[in-house]
Amino acid sequence: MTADNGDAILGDLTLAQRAAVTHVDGPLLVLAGAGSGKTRTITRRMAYLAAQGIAPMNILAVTFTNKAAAEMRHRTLALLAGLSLRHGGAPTVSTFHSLCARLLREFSSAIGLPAAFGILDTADQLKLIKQALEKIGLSPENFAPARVLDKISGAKNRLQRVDAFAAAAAGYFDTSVARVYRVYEELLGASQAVDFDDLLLKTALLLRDNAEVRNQLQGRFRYILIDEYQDTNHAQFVIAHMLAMEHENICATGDPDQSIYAWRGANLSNILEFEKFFPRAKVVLLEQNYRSTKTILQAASSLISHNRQRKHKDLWTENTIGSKVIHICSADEKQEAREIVRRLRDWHEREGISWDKMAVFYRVNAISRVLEEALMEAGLPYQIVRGTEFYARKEVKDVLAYLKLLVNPDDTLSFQRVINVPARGLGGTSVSRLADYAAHAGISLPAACRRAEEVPGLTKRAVEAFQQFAALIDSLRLLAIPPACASHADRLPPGSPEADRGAIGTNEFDPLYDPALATEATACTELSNFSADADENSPPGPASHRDATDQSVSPHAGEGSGGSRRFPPVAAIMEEVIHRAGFIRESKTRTMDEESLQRQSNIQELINVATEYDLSARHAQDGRQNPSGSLSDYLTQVALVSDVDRLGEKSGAVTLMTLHAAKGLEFPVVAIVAMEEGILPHERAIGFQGRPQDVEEERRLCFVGMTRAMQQLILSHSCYRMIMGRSEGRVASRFLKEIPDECVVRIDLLAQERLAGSPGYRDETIDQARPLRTKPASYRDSARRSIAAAEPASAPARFRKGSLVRHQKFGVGRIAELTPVGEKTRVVVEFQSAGRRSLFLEHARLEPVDG
DNA sequence: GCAGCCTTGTTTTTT
DNA sequence: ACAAGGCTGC
Repeated sequence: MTADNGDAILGDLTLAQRAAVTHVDGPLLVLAGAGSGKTRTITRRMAYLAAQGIAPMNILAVTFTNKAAAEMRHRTLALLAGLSLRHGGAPTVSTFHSLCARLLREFSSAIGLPAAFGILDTADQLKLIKQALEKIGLSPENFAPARVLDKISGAKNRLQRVDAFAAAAAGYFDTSVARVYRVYEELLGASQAVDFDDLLLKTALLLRDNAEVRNQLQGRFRYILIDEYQDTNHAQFVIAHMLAMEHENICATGDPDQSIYAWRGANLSNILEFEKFFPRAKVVLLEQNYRSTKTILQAASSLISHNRQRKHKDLWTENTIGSKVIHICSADEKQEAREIVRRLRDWHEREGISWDKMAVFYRVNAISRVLEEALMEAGLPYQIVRGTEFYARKEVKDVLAYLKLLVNPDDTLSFQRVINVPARGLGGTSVSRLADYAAHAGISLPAACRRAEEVPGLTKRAVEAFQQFAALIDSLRLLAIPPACASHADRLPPGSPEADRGAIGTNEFDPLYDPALATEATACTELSNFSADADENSPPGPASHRDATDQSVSPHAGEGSGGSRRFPPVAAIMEEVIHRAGFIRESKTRTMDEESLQRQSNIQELINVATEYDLSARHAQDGRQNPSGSLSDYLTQVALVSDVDRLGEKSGAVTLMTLHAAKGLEFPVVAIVAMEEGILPHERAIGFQGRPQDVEEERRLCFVGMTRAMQQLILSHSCYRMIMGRSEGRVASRFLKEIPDECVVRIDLLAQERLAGSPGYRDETIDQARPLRTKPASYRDSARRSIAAAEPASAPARFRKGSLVRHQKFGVGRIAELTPVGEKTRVVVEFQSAGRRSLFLEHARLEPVDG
């Protein structure tokens, strides 16, 4: 390494960071506190390894989200380019799930998996569970599909397959789950599909049980970095260990205080006991925080110190003290949202802080609605991180189901989804007749569809409709996957008419990675014809894919570096599907209501995203990293997008997301709302079955949220909140009490309203956050005030179970329950007209009614 | 077979 | 409050 390179890589690093970066061989554990420059350390380390002469293509980095992977890849490549280290390929930077999907396609033949396997999302999984329950005659009432799925998912995370699970199952519920598990696996197999957990499980078992594959991959990935190690589950642990066991060049980075995924199988001992598994491990602690002000850091540190199951860690920073954490207490969720919005706007206007530097976090998605409404009302730009919701839209899933059916002819789930979408007169009766026939003949549902004329009991119309559908799919498939272009990833299964022409025999290697196969570009000429057709009939936006289409016959196409385009553009296929299947006709019906417009724009957006995919495949620099351009790869990518992946960085909008989604991000201004018992910490952690470690995870979640903030942090809670349509009295989160008073300025909007006598009262804290020594209007004070008319001292006596009371809004009712909650009293009132309400005696301003 | 109504559940968190 | 799925009547 030259001195220059050394400077560029190490120059501005701290000693601890430098120690992590320059540790080349042998296991390394980097315990990186929040905001301690972890990503920077990792990217520098990759550059450093390259500077030591290690080929980048022998480096594997695994992150938690695709977005993090993309960013890390980008930063690393930029570093390597700056150091003229771009030879030796690029490192593989990926999420566990994407990596596994890729490896499973590459080694599919080794484990008897069809190369074109589909990946189920959670909704699909639940459908399959329901089908399995029905098949064995268990009612979904007694066996909540979500709970069953949870069990199965947990088993898979522990690498427990059906037989092992069944053997270990004790009790009626678990033995029943075992039966469901078995049928569920059969259904998956019949659909040539895997679920999320299978990606990890099958890869882990492949690596564990197949020495040849393991050796090959150990040779390929000689240096391994795994980020967010505290959130890895057992399957991921096994994958990491199998890959690393020969060279032991494994670098795990993470922070036990930020472990927030135990509920989905993450195993904290993976990181806590790293040194047990790798006794030679070097451990580096990164404790200096570069992100947050002293105040924010102190608040967060105090909070997390309340966890008992914890290795002590001292975060410190050289940053300024900054302003106090603001704690807002408001009357209800509407006031809370308005107040947050008001403050955000204020910072924007006074300090010129751009919208995309602000974020609002919440524990559960349901909270986002009221915030959205307030932001919309105020006219502020915002983006909500709920990316999967787009792919969960009906119309989007419908179009994708067609595409899946093209790639995977046995995809029963997709077939069931679209057989009557758009409507072609094939309802439940006809489909179940088809299903009976399929079961009897031992073939898949789509396969049976081809032979509709043999199915007993079908009407002539139904037979024709099935046949037409089969013909439609076949012809679309021919366009989407021209036989001459068929690589194994998109290849048809044996038996279909096209398969024999284009197939290449069994494959030990994925041709996607094989430059020799990447030279067939010109074979796809029929595609250009096809695209020209599509253009003529195309609805708005026909230009979108023309560019990409040209690429298929351009001279660059066959250049063999893996960036070649051997496949028809996905966007073009999609447009053809939309057209030929009749989605267009459906939306052309005159009734242009809001909903159908929205659906149209969603479909357009889907096409746009596909176009981006086509372009990125075209610009691919490395065949192992980038999408190959195949439809199959596209569907894989779509199946594995996460919420945060769709987050726009320079969006110019306030970002709304869950606390879980916030991991790994940072914003100058952060607000965490709904900090109430039952929400944060969540009811599931403190309620009936909650365990102490669950509360600790909630506390870590809160800690993660707080440490995202760089300059300003707002925490808020409301005294009432609409929950599932009912207004409920709320108690401030215990976490608020775990933050030292001197870090916080409290703003009690209820007290202010009463003190100022007008709702428009404006407090000065908005620009001079100052600590309040005394609690400003404690709950008891405000309680007194609110029921002042009714003798403060003996007030509760006037409200007993059974007394009649009057409420300003709800009218007259009778008290059904009285329970003390902290300093307050919760009262449940059965109102004559407004129904049953839960209120706080101290806030509800109830008046006694005589008689 | 399908449209519209009514019931029901839904709220953790996500790859 | 809201969505999705089930049921009833055409």
